[in-house]
Amino acid sequence: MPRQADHDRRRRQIAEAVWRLAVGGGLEEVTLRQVAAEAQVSARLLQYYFGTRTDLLLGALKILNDDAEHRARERLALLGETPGMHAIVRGVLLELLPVDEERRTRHLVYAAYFVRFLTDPDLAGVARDAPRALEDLVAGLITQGQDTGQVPRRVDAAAEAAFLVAGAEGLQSSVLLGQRTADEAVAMIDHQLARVFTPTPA
Amino acid sequence: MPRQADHDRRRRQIAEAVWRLAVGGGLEEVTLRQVAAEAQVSARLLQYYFGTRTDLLLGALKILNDDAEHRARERLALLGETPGMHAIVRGVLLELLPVDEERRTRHLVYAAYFVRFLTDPDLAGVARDAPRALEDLVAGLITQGQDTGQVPRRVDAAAEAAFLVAGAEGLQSSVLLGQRTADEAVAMIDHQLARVFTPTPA
DNA sequence: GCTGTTATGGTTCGATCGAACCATAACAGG
DNA sequence: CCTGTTATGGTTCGATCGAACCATAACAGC
Repeated sequence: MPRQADHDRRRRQIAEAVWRLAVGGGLEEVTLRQVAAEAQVSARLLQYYFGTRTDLLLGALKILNDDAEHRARERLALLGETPGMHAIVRGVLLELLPVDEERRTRHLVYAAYFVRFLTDPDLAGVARDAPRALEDLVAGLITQGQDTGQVPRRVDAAAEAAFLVAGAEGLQSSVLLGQRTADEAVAMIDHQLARVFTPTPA
Repeated sequence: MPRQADHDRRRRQIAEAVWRLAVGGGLEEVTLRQVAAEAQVSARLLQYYFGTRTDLLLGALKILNDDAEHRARERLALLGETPGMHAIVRGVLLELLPVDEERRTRHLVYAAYFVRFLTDPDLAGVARDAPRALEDLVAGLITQGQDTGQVPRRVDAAAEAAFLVAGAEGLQSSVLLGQRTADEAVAMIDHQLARVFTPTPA
């Protein structure tokens, strides 16, 4: 049945198999044969759609990354018309937590790739910018919060933003490792946000 | 030259080779042959000292873990006779940051094992308790700080301790990924500690 | 000074890996 | 309807993997 193949769909189907295997046992388990079996296609198709194994690893990560951005925007849009800084910051930080199966898988896949990011420039290029961008975004929102009196002037917006993001990432690890539930992590984020977003007198 | 072999030394020599390879390319690179070459011993010796590859991975992690605890205690002892809560908490949190080559390697090795912790009970057993123990330790120190007037009564010791640990772990990731320097991360920890450890009036 | 255990090197085997190669049905465009 | 590209399955090859096996020097204890 050629010529009517949906390339994007096929690539996604294969990429998802890569994710599942990576989550289950690290990149070591992501072998061409295993991916083929998991995606229920022939090994030949992996070569056709992605090329070499290195390309497959890179391609599957790219799709994961594009997904992350796309879904995050969707969810943030769901916050309503004029969400308020507090709610937006909360939404951004929740993207970093494994609060549902989608985000759990995503962060676990990133974890499986982690050490590779340090040595493989191609992989690093895909996932490099996100964390810094998040910090800047949060910092901007906190600054806006200061201008509208929701955040005290005395807080250092950049420092607080960076530590909130770092805290969310640390909580992510602890949830993935089963040391606390996602709900507990969310509650801890809210606790910190309540500290930062304090209606200031004057 | 038998009978005068120092088993602990040999095992450490091999474990360090495992760490280097894991840091360089993940557990995928930790093959018996590569470890043998890196440690400059024959593959046969790996079997002799560790057994199967699974055992090797587990054994190398155990040694890493024991090292972590031992070295942390050493460094905390170096703080002096009566360090004060603030200094101890700072020391504990700095153990989580890649501030030197030793700790950088350690945390990268943990990162390489990460996804395995979720599915392999043996591996999980080795590294499971540490984070919770750290949180409790920090929480206790903050509570003591409250009793001695170094920390305001209004802070939630447990919540703040957990978030400090989470923040340190998030900063760890960002330093490993080269998004900021270890010094910057330390400065951010100090910024947060200054907020918590505020001499309280009355 | 034998003897048995300890520490080590080397080799081999079946399995699996990534990648290249071979084949061919199904459709598109002329 | 014919033809060439597209999408796919299957097979094969050399390399490498983990693990078992074979060998043996060096020392310890008697």
